[in-house]
Amino acid sequence: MSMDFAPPKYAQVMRAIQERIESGEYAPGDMLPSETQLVRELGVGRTTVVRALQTLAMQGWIEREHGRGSFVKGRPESGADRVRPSLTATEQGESPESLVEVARVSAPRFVAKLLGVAERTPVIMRRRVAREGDLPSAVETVWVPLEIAVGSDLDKPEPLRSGIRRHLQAVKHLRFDHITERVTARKPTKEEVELLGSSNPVLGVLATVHDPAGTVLLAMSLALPGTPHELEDVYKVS
Amino acid sequence: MSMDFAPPKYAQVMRAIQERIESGEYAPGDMLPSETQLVRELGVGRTTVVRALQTLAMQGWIEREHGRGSFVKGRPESGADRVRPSLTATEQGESPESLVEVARVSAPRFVAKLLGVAERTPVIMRRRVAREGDLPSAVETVWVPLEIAVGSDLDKPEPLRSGIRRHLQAVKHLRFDHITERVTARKPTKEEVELLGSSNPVLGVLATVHDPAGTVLLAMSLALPGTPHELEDVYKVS
DNA sequence: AACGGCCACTCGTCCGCACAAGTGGCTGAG
DNA sequence: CTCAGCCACTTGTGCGGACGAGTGGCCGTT
Repeated sequence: MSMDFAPPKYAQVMRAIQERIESGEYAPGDMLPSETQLVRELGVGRTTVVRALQTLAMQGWIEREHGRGSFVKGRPESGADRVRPSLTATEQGESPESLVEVARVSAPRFVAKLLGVAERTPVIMRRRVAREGDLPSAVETVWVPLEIAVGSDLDKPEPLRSGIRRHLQAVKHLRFDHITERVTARKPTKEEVELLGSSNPVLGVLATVHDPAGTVLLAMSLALPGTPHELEDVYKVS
Repeated sequence: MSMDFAPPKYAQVMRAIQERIESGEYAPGDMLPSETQLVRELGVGRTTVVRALQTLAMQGWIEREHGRGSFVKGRPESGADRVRPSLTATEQGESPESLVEVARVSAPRFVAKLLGVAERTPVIMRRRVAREGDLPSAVETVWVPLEIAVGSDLDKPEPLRSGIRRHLQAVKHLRFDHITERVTARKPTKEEVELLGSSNPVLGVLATVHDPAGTVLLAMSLALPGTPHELEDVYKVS
């Protein structure tokens, strides 16, 4: 009796309709079969069909009009296809070539502010250079409070192959919940000029990573060369 | 028989629970009354209670665990509190002081590319300076294809009091659907230096506005001084 | 031709019921 | 004391039926 796990029926109904939309069988603007037709065609109860259609409507696949029918809108746009440089920075693995510096330093003012600690509190700093092909594509500097770093390998000068996020998750069971980031345009610092090989303006990203309780786990400063780096975003207008 | 319109029951149930969460009666982490309890308490069917709870879960107010109960998470975060400079640019009204220039020009290469027309096609250009207090906070340049501008006031040198978006909606029934934008860091152009009164690096925003069919209605280039301007964003990490 | 009412069809909401499946505590056998 | 099994409770899913309300076409009256 190795009963395979079957997904719930309403999910099957959703998938069936999604596939017909993706395949073009139901084109945008088309009217879907009525609920009663779908009931007959798919051999399920109306409750099930309605729940599937309502969920699809909430996700933006279709539009439902009282008294007229349900109409295809198309695959919903994720709306969240924005590039998240600060997130990738914590997820990318480090390599001996990319890792520039690991040190215990006293927190500069803006870092202390981000971390919510007193100025000049000792913190761990890690700096690396991300590359795309041969060109340096970002200088990423991470500051970690000692309480967070203790017991992990963050304070060791060896590269973290699995990336900061996975490492903190594995070793200290810390979960990233959300990230706040601020983007500005600025001149690169001296170090960044050296590492990037250019003194053109950079996108400066300041970010803090929070756990589910809102505690700041670490702060980050990224320098992205204005070109070729571009942050792209697509969003709906009401 | 002036039957007032009553919202559907499941919405009333949702509101009741939301209010109890907002008021603190149900604190984050608390277990909600079970479905059967809510059925008795509110005098509705379980279908109704379940639909309300499922919707609340989808919106992030609560979390449901099979076999254990439903638990309060709190008011969901909008997650979309990102500043959208290109959107506000099309919605802000123009004034005689802010409007710098209106002209018919031949499209520069990058504009032609954004609009999807041949280089040097004639287009309408409008440029204005946004201010916050006394300080200029952005230089906004909009390019509009002639087909779009014809019949509207976009090609006239008078300020559009109601903003570009409302004007196009009212006069030509054009609907904005979505905007794509790319952010880079760059040096300001000569004109921008004059208008901004500073030659520090700027955030350069290139954006295109699309109608529901995907057609490009207009293109935009914004120059935001690196300081005090900052684009802020908060986002969930899976 | 114009209008109004009727009617078939659509989705919106709600109910009661049923059974499956996950959780956790109690209890009795060992 | 320990542990397996039972049981009460939870949510998950599904069905069929019922009524309300919006839409649009048909058709007869005017």
